Amino acid sequence: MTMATNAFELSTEARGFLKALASETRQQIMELFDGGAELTVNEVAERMSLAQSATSTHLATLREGGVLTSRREWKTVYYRADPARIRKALMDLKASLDACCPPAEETPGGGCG
Amino acid sequence: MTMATNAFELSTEARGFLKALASETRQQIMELFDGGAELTVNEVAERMSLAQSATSTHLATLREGGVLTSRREWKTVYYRADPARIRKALMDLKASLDACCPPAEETPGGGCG
DNA sequence: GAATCATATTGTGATTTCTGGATATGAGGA
DNA sequence: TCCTCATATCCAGAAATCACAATATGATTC
Repeated sequence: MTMATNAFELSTEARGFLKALASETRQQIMELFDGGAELTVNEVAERMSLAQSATSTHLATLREGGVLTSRREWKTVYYRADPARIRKALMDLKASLDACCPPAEETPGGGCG
Repeated sequence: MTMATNAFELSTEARGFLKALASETRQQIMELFDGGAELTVNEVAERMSLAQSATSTHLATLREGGVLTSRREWKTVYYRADPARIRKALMDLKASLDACCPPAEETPGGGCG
């Protein structure tokens, strides 16, 4: 439980999250998971016109980054978004950025953006 | 004013933001701007032990990504964090991710977590 | 115009990431 | 055991990124 210092210092989770979503290809992959859709590796590969190996790697990166989660059913792996970890990564990111650059004194609207 | 669809589709700002912060070097650079510090290119280069050209490029990427802003005073350019644009990028990101994977039905705590 | 200062831009080699083909893994079925 | 299916991993070439040196830019001063 590393306490957040007042310095801009990203958590490991936030770093993986950023790395995962920094790729344009992976951003497009995320569009496929819109609305909580659950997709297999082959389905993603087909819709993205990507090789199975590249798709598997990208999905692994997204999973490691906390954006996707997966469940195995027989030989098939189903990927879907991981809202809880996404929210955590976003909050980590926001906390780090707030340390670095507080939102202009006290905004009248409160801290909810 | 492009209305956000219900699909995961990142705004140009959010993409630049992700790209800017995805680099470990740029993450370390951001630590220097902690607490609203204002730094010149040479100061950043010196503290990061980076060449002036590399530093200039990184700062430009951070500026284009909406993380830093700059003000020119004579020949010197001062960089500092840009809280308003950072908040906007974070909100864009959160909005896109919420579209893709809503926070588990209706969380009792409300949408602010 | 020449010189100077801080920064931006241009090139080039080095490191990293991306992609597809081939192969490996793991769980069944014949 | 051999085969199939879906996915993961390994490998090599292509593409992008990074970092440095060198040069260009822009504003000022002599």
